[in-house]
Amino acid sequence: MLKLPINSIICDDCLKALKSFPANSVDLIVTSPPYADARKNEYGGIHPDKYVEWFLPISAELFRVLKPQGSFVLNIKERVFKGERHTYVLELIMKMREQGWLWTEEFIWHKRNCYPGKWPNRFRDAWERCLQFNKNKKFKMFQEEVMVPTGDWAQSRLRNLSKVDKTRDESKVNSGFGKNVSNWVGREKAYPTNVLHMATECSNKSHCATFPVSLPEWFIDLFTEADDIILDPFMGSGSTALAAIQKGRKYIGIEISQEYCLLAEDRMQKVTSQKVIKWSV
Amino acid sequence: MLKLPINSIICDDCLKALKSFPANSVDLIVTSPPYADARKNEYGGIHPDKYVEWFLPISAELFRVLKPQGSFVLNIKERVFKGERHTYVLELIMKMREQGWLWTEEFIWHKRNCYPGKWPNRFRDAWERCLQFNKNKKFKMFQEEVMVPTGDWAQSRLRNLSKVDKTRDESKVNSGFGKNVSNWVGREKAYPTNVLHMATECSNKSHCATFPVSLPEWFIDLFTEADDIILDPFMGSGSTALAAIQKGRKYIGIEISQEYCLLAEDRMQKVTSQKVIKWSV
DNA sequence: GTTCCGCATGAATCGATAG
DNA sequence: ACTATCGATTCATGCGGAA
Repeated sequence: MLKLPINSIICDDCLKALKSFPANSVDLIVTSPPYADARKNEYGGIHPDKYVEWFLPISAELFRVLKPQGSFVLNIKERVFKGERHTYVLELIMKMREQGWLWTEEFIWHKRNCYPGKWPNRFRDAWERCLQFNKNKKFKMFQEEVMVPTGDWAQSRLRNLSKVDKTRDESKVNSGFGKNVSNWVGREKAYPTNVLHMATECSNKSHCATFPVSLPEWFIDLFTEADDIILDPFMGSGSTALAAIQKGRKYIGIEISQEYCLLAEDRMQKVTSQKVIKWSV
Repeated sequence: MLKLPINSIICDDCLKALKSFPANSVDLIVTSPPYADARKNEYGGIHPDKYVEWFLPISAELFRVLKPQGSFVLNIKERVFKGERHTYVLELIMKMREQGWLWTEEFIWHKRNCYPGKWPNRFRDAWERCLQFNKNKKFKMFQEEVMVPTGDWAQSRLRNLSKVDKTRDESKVNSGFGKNVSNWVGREKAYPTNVLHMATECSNKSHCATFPVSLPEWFIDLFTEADDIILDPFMGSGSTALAAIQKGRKYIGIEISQEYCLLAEDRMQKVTSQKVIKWSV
């Protein structure tokens, strides 16, 4: 009775949708849930103090749905609340561990183009957490798939940049992502670190994904093989699904907002011929 | 009776030493305490499960000693324990808030040249937390002191560089965070973000300081004025003290290891003429 | 085909004002 | 007192049009 909606967008509440999925069935979960009190227009806007209790039932279902060797990558960042960083993300990690999740690693997504602004007591926030959770200590990982070029190319780049402010331009050198990867073919390669340098994609396009496609792409390369199934329970405009298809994987996207579902459908129809949207579980 | 040992290294247990300090007396605390189970030779090696209860009495004394408008910068990173990131840093943040600390911000120190190595299920760890705590929402902060050149400026400058400029700058690579460049910049400066790109220092073979001088320097510039007092309760080889003196501030260093005390004394004697070491409180 | 310039656009935060 | 809304502040990026 429980059947997995492969290569589909489900326009419905994610907790309800997840309960219709069979256990141990997806290989990777990559998602960026609505941050507390952010995107109030599209989503309800969860108060920071209520965030943990709102998310825990969902993470319990995700635990059930994930394959034993799969990974769950949670992109999240705590808001400033009354002058302090709120602790809901810290609490969430500890509560998820009580659900059985292993907190394997915390990757840093360094946002090279972060939101501008000036305040008397803080600087611009240029990073977000990408928390890696697992069900077992042994999980699927393909480190060679995300190796970054090094050697003479990087060194010559470093030399050229040395007269510029190092502190600002290291990121460009160290970045293993972006569009000139094709230039690196045939070069020597090294393993990356747990710091990812990526710019947000926000330009004059119709859709504005704050989640750049290169982010899910990187984790898809790292944690899955061809034809594996990738789930995004808060799909938004569909960046994870798009990354999955482009990488030769299968996707399942869940999104409660009809507007975002149509947007995601539009993006997906450009790369696939089959019908992708389902209006409910 | 309680008197502050200005410009001194106290070779003693830090909890004991701190109790001899008057309240509300230091302007900035920057420290990198021994990591759980790390540096076993120098320190006892605190078990991850015991870390929070070990640190809380110390953070309580630090709270007492810090001026109301001062800041506390805690450089820390959780180690991997049984395949997971341990949660003692998360717990520590929440327990310190119960002591009255405000968790104002979490800076990321991106270690450009992180420790090499390869593991089957994780990448090299290239970042650490620099947690900023305060006693009040209003605290001293001098944002202009750490401004960096704008990206546009750096890019146009990169294009217009002559060969003379290129060769001239290579000798300056080791200078502090954005400092050398600031001389060259016109006025095109921007405020930095909460991500700091700094290389670790490994100049001396006998001691490999994980804590580069540029890191405390940056926070000293940001949070203090001339003649302010900077405390490092886990001084190690004295990078914070050195940064303080070089920036025209006063320092107090506490370190329990005699070997490190002598090492720090040696570094400090090169920049000051007065006797710096005290063998107990 | 390049390079260059102008411009819109963000997972933001604070402080003041209003209910 | 406590919450809701609004204006001011700020900068990296990529697109389109121009030279």
